[in-house]
Amino acid sequence: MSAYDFAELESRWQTDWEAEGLYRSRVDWSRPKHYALTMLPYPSGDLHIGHWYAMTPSDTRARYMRMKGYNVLFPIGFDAFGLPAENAAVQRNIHPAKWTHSNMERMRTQLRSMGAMFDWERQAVSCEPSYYQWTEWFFARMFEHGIAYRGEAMVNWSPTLQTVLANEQVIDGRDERTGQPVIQKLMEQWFFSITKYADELLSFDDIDWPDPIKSMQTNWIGRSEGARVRFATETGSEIEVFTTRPDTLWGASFMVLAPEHVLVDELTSPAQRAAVDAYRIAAAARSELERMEEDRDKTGVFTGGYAINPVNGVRIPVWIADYVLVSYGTGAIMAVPAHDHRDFEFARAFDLPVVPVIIPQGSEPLVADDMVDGYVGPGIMTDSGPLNGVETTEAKGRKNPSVSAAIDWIESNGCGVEAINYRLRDWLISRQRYWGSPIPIIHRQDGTVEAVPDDQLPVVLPEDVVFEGRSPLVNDDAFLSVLDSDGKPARRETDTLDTFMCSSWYWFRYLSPDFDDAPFDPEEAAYWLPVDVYTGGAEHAVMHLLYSRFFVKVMRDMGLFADTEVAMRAHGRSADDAFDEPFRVLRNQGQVLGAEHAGDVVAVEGRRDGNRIIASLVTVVTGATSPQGVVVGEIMRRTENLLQVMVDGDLISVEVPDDAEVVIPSIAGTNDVSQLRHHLEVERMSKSKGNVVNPDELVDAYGADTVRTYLMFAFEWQKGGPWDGRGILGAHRFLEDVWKIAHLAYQPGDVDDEATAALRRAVHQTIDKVDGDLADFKWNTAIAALMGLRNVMLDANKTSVVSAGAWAEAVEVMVKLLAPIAPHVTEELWRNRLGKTGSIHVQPFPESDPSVAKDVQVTMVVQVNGKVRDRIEVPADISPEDAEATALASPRIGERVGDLTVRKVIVRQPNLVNIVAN
RNA sequence: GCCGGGAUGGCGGAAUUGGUAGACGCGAUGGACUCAAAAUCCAUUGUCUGUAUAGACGUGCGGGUUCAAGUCCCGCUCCCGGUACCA
Repeated sequence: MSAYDFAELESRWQTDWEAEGLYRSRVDWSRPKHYALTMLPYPSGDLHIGHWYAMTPSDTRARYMRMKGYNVLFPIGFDAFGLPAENAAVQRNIHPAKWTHSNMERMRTQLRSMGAMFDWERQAVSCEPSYYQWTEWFFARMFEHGIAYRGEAMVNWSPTLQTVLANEQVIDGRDERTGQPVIQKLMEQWFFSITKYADELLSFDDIDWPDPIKSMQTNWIGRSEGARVRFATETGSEIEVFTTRPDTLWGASFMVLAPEHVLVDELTSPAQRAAVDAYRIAAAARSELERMEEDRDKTGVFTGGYAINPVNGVRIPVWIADYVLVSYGTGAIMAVPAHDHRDFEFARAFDLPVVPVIIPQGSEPLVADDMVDGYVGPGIMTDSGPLNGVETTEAKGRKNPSVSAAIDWIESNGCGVEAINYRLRDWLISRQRYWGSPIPIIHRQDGTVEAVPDDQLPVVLPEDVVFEGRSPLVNDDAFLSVLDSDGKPARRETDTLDTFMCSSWYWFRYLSPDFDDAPFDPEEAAYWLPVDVYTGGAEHAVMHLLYSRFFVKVMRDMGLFADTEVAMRAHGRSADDAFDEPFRVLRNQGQVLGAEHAGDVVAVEGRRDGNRIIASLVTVVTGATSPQGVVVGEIMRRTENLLQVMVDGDLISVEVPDDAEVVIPSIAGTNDVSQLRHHLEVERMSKSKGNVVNPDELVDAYGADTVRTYLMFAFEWQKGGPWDGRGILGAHRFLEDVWKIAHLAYQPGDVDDEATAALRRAVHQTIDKVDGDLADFKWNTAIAALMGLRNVMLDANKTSVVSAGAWAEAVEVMVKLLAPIAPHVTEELWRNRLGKTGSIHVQPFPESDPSVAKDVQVTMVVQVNGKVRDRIEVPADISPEDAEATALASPRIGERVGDLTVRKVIVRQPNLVNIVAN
C-alpha cells in the first residue's frame, strides 16, 4: 500500500481539475441550476481559519448539490474597498490599492489551497473600475428614481483631525489613535430611502431564512402604529411628535426634544440659554449607543419654553434630554410620565407633574404622588375628555380600542393624523473617505446637483494621492474640477459610497464579470438567478442582508430585470417572484475564535463577601505571586465592574467599586475602573479574536482535506467556538483509515449472511444519514456517521466474513459520501485506486435501499415509573401487545414491580415501555 | 440599555424535536509492539457509593407541567453576535 501523501496528491488534483475545467460553470438549460453563494470576503491580508470555516462547508454543500444532479455555480471574489486599507495607508504609508491588491494576490493562493470548486473565471473584485463602474451606475439609477437624496446625519467629528471617524475608531468619546475628543456633528450627506420599502422588507413569506434573522430584521425595522400630533409652541411654531399612545395625550404633562432639534434655539429663554447650550455640548460628546442605555440616570434641561397640549389646552414645559434621539421619529416626544417608564423616571428626576389618565384594571384610580413607576397595563380611560370610560388593552395600534378612539378624535379635531413610524432609518451611504467607490455626482455653481452621465462612468479614483488622515479627494484639484452638463465649471462630489453598497449586488456581477453593457448579462441571469443558498456569518444578520434585500427590490422596481425576464420566458421559465428576494435559502455559521489564551492576571485586595470580593485594590500583574491577603487569579470574564477571576480552579466574582484603587503597570499615572475595563477588553479582543491559527501551517502539516474535515467535524456549525488544535489528529486519522480501507486487498473467509447483511445495513443507513445531514448543513454528524462506518468496516475486515460484493459496495459508497467533504483524497482513491474514469465529483450521490437499511432488531428500554430498569433486544416490528408482554415478563422488571399495582403501561414500540406502578 | 443566540463529561460536541443523556472525536489511564520513543493496535473512561451484571446523582441556577423534560412553561445568572461609518 502506498502511503497517504496528501501534499503530493492535493496539489496534483488541484492542477488537474483546473486543466480539466472541472469547476467551470456554464449555463445549461437542459439541467436544473443551483446558485450557491458564500459571503464575499474582505481582503484583510491573510486567509484565516474563519475563512476556511465559512467557505469549506459552503463548498461541501455545493459539491453535494452537484452530485445530486444540479448544475452548480459557486463563485468567489473580494469586497475590496474599506477602512482597513486606509488605516494601512496612514499607519504604514502604503497606498490602499497596493495594500489591497497584494492582500488579494496572497489570499487567492491560499483560497486555492482549500480545494474548493470556485469558478475563478467569474471572480469579481469591488475595487476594480470594471466593478465600481456599476456600483456608481446603480447610484445614478437610484438618484434618477428619487431613491438617493441629500439629507443631514450625525457623524463622529474629530476637531483635531478635521475628519469624520468610524464608530470603531472612537473609544470612550475619543479618537482611538490620538486620544483626542470626538464630537457628534450634523453633516449633509447622501441617503437611500430604504424606509420606503420598510413594509415589504417585513415580509419573509417566500424565503427560507433562519427565524432569529427574520426576527432581528423585523425588530430592526421596528414598525409601530400610532399618530403624529402637533403641539403649538408659545413662540408660534409647531412641534410634531409621533406617539404610539395617542390615547394618553390628556396625560401629557411636558415635552422633550432631542438636544439637536431645530426648534431648541427658538424655544430657549434667555434665562435658560447658558444651561441649554452647555447641555447640548455635553450631549454632542456622547455616542448614540450611550444615549440609548436605559439604566443611565436621566439628564435634561428645561428650555424655558412652553407648548400647548392640543387636546386640553394645558400649557406644558418643553425640555431637552439626550434620551430623545433626532434620528428616531420626529426627534421630539410628548411625555406622559403616568404611563411610560422613561417619562416617569424623567418626571421624578426633575419634579415634573404626573397626570394619570388610565384606571388600572381591577384596581383603584392611580394617585400621582404614590406612583413608583409609569403604569402601562390595561384599564379604563379617565380625565381624558371624550375618551373617558373607553377601555384600553395591551394591544398595539388600532387594535387597542382607546388608541383607535384617540386617533379618530385627533383626526376629526385637526390636531394630528394616524401614522406609522419605523425605527429603521434611511441608509446613510456617504463616507468621507478615499478608498471607496466615488459618488458620481457633480455640484453645480447654482447649488444644485446632477449625476455624472453614464457614458462618463466610472468616476475613477485618482491614484497619486497623499494620506494624512482626511480623505485626499477633498484637496485633489484635478479630481475636484469638472464641467457640468451646461459646460460650466463645477465641483465633484468627494464622498465615496458605503462599502455595504458594493456588497449589495456582487452576486449579479459574478454572472458575467466582464460584461460591458450592463451590470450583468441577462442571459446568464435568466438561468442562474436567484441565489439558491447563501451562507455566511450571523454577524451580518441585519445590515448587509437587509441592504441586499432592499437593493433587489429597488432594481426590480426600476425595471432592471426586464431583459432577464424576457430571456427567462424564452427558455420557458417563469419570471414570477424571481426578483423579489435575493437569496432563497440562508444559513449562518458561527465564528471560530482564536485558541483560548490565559487571561490577564490580577491581584485583588479587598473585603470578602461570600463568594464575592469587594475590591479595594486591583493590580494587573505579570509575574503572579500570592502574598498574604491578596487573591491572585486569571481573569476569565469581565462585565461592567464585575470581574470573574479563576483562583485555583474556582470562579470568584470580584466587584470593583468606583473608589477602588486600580493599578495597570502599562498605563502611567493613576488608573480607574473604566481604564481597567477598557484595558482588559482590548487585551481580550486581541487575544481571542486575533488570527492566532494559521491555516497554511495546518494544510502543510495535515493537508487541506484534513483541515476541511476537522473544521466541519469539531464544531456545531451555527455556533462556532474557540479553536482547539489537538482534535485535528482525529480527522487526520480518519482520512488515513479511509485510505487504508480502500487499499485493503479484502478476501473473505467463510461468508456469513447475517454479517454481510449487517454491513450492508450500516452502509445504507450511513447513506441516509449523510444525505440528510448534508442537505441540512449538519456537517459534524455527517462526518461522525462516516467515522462510524469506518469503525464498522475495520471490524468487518478483521472478521472477514462479509461477502466481497458487500465489501466493495461499502468502499465505493464511503468514498463517494466523503467526496464533498474531502475532495482530493476521494478523487485519488476513485480514479487511481478504484480505477474509475471521470471525476468522482460528477458522480451521482449514492442512494440507499430502504429494504437493506431497515433495522431487524432494536434495543427496547423498559422503565418503571420513568426510570430505566431493563434493556431487551426485540424485533424492530414488534407489536404493542408483544412489547408490553415482553416488558412485563422481564424478571428484572418483575422484581421492581413486586407487590405494587400496575396503574398504567405506556408503550412506544419498539423503543420504549414505561410501567407506572405504585 | 435594546434585539438575537447560547450554556450538556477533563475538552469539542451528539440526542430521531417530549421517549435509552453523553453518538462520533480529542484527551487521559492501563496493556501489546519496541533496546527506547513516536506511530499503530487492544481495553477502560460522566460523578459518587471501598468491590459493581447493583444503586444514587447528573444537561448553567431556582421553581413548575408530564407516565416521561437537555428538550415545554415561569423566574434568574453568565457568555457570544448585532446595535446603523469594522466588514
